Amino acid sequence: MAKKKISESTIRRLSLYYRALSVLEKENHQTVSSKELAKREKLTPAQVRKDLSFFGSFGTRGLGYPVAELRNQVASILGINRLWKVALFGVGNIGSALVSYKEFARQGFRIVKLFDNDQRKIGSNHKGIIISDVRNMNKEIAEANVEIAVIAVPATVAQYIVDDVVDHGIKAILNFAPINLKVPDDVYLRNENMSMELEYLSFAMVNNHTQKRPKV
Amino acid sequence: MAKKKISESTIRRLSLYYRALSVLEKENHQTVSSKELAKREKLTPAQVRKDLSFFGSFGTRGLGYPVAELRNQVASILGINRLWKVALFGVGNIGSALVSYKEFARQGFRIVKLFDNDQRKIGSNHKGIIISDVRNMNKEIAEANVEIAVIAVPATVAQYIVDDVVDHGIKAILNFAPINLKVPDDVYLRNENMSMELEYLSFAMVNNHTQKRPKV
DNA sequence: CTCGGTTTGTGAACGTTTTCACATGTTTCC
DNA sequence: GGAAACATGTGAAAACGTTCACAAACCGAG
Repeated sequence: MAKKKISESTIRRLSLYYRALSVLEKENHQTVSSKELAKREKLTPAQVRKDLSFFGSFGTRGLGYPVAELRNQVASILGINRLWKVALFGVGNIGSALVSYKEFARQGFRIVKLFDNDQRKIGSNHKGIIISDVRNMNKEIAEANVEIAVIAVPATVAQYIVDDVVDHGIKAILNFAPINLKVPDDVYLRNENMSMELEYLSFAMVNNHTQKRPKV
Repeated sequence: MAKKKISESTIRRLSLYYRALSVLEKENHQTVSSKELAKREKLTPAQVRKDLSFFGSFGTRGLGYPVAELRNQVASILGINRLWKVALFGVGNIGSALVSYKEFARQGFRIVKLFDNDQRKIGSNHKGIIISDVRNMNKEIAEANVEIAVIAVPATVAQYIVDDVVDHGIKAILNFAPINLKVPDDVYLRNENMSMELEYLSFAMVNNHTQKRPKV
């Protein structure tokens, strides 16, 4: 594989393109220009073209990009043209919300396992999934072919859970706990820090921060 | 005001510093070096020093930074050394989770109003807050002195809600709907796109993407 | 089949952010 | 009180990401 260096920003923008293309397809557009695509996600046309050009030539000069086809291409680049099995740890406030979060399913992420350590929850059925005892993650993760773990447990126990999850061979983790988790180099870890954006708003307001286009 | 140009990344890292400093303070550390602070949030010491230097000289050579004091300074820079009143729109899966999300409260964001358009929810008490009819936002927002709106309604109606919210004078919006909202230039808008990070993981896995330190 | 209008793909220029490297200052220890 | 260790603050250099600008390619009309 070519292993060119793709920037994080580009990948994040690919998510936006994918979203916009899904809408365009639903709206029955056959083609779309970089200009229109840019407008829909508050980016610049040059940016759109440059991003896509890292992965190939998908457009036609004078015409634009074929919507349906480009959408498939982007899905394939992002790796979401398939099903990813996800295990969710911590069926609390955030965790329960994520189980029903339609957007995940729509993009091929299927939550197939729920884990908790609360005896009152274990064994009960939450939106069609039986909550398992986190201590049984060993065989259950393997049985279900889980590849991604979503961590929605309290910050105080997140590291322990992650250590276990890593021990059981999971290589991709999405963390909602407000803590910096340690994982080996070969494990992909992303953090979802919901207060960070609120803090950004707060900063902007108290500083009259003249905002550029948000960096995606 | 000096109006120096502070980058978005720097502000996002300030959130991380704040978090780390809170932990350090709880652990009774008097001072902390840029090295230690960097280690705790997977950054580099130079980055930490540079970021802080944009706002002043908070450290002592040979010693490091005074934990408690720096934490206050950072809070003050971020504008979270005060209470922000927040209204939440959409008491669905995500919305309900956010009401109980401790981290918001801990950083000075208090959800004081809940709005929905579902007659079955309106009037009911959700974690101590009565859910209001979204059509009454006019007087309720003003009465409660709300300054920040959190949007957790379905993507299909998000733009309508936001238009109203903006009409009623709100200048800061945190959006959880997976859609690109249009707001006037003087309104701060940030998006929380939870599937984006999952897509990043997916991309990384299918591409064996050699990951740098995630960009905050 | 040519012309005018479009729009891509992409090196090169530009701007921004990160990292480096070191002078400066503080503390600790003998 | 001097030396060694430590750690900040910051210009300058390097790396990185974005925008520019234009040649190349395609479309549709006449």
